[in-house]
Amino acid sequence: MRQGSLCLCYPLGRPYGVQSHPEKVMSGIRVRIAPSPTGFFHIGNAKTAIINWLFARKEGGAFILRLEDTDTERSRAEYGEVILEALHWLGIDWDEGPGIGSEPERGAYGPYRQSERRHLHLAAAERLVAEGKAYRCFCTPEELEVMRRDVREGRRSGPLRTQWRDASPEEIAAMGDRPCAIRFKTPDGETVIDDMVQGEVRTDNREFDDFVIVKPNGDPVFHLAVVVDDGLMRITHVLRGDDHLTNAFRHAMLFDALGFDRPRFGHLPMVLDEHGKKYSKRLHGANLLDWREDGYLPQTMVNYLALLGWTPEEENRELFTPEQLIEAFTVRRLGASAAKFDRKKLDWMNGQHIRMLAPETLRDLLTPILARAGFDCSDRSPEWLTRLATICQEKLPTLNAIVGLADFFFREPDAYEEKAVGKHWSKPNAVERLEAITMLLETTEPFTSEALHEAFKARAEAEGVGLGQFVHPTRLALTGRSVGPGLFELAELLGREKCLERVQRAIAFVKEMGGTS
RNA sequence: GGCCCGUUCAUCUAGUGGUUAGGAUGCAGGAUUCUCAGUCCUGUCACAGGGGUUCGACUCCCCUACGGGCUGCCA
Repeated sequence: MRQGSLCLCYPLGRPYGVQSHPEKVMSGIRVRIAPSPTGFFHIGNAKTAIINWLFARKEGGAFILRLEDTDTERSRAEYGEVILEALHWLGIDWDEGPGIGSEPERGAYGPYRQSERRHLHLAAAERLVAEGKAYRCFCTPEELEVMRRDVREGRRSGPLRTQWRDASPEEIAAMGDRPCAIRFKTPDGETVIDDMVQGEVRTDNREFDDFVIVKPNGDPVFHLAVVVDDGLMRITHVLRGDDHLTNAFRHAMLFDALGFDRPRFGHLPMVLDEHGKKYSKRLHGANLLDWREDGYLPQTMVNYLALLGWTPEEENRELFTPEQLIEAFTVRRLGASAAKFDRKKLDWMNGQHIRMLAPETLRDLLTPILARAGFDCSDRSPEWLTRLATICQEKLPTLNAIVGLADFFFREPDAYEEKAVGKHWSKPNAVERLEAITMLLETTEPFTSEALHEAFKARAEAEGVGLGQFVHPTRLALTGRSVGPGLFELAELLGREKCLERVQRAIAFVKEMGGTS
């Protein structure tokens, strides 16, 4: 019998295998995420992963990754890699999990791919049958359909209990090896769950059918597989989406029947899209990595998603690095109501996180984005690029916004913003002013933002006008726009020669404009 | 249909019987004698509805409405 191997093979308490974070894993708390590799890592999976990870790291527990790849229809090997990539990007590390590519599997409770645990699931089912807690059911799909219709149409009430529930061994034997499902024999009574998020929830077991745990084709069903896996992996806390709340009753019954200690459950509200609907897989942003694509920082996503359903003990604070989140995390502050994803707030938060970056880090993130937009940075010095990052840092809601903010460093302005032209270049003295600006740009030594600032200020004072009278026309000439990084910083970075060229072009433009109007 | 969960400003939320219902994002206005998509300041905006319980309900109970989930030989 494999019974012994089922629930008694691991010593209670600490695992004996190699941990990747032995120093962090010491509380006995073991949590997991169990995503299905079905294409991409959903934003909701990300939230669940983050909460579990924060909990494990805060409590000194183990964070486990298990791939639920049993749906052979939809699962593909390479999709597993996608999940890992998403987790890596977020900066979420795990202590036990499947090996991907050449990487070996790690952890003492493997395998960590559900498809490789089939024998464990089936053994558990057999044990339940042997103990009279589950039964073979030879009903045909047609028979089941009739029973369901009868319930629906009121000819029959109560949960599904098939005729095979109490069949004698002889009757079963008489069926030979005809295909049959294994159904769980739902016990009488009531199941109560003390949910970490939802509080106490209870249901009469009569609400539950004798659900299938092994399909006639021999495949274990999800409910059985999760319970067996969570049980054998000694998972202590199951934090997952609240779409599983009702399933938790089934799982609790199964944990009990198999003789496992039940984990604490915590059902987290789901992430809704901006319209309050379930976040459809087809929607842009449903894939966590869409956000990387759009120029969001992983630490922003961790911060934002963590706060979508959790609030810190310390009120009125919402900017956190991942490390700070770990430090601040407490289960009792998990909320129970669903939250809409707010892109605007995410933008703000991303801007805040971008500001926290070291200039060199920001530079390294920005350079490939500029390159992808067709702005070759290979001939710019690292110092120059760092400076670029610095002067743009506080203006960027997303990394990608650099393209629209700094394009003029890489190409001549091909048009001037119309409104700004009207405002700054249409006065009679426009050309005169641009010529004065030319002079300033030619003579200022050294050509630095500080010196330029001084020179411009002195000139404006001498003429008795505001600095803006000089700054705005210059900005328009140099960048083609009315908004952007600080003018003197930008001018320094652009270099004297380029600045002069562009002001000359502006003068020509203004003269032309005057001539034709 | 049955069962389960949820419902405080537009959005994320704080609030566990007595609060001017607080913060953040957004939005609006002002400021910033260099722009704003940045920064600072000010303002705007909420307890889903109805019954109870109570001296007193956002807070407790019931009902209704709305949203979500489960009800599969999907996970």
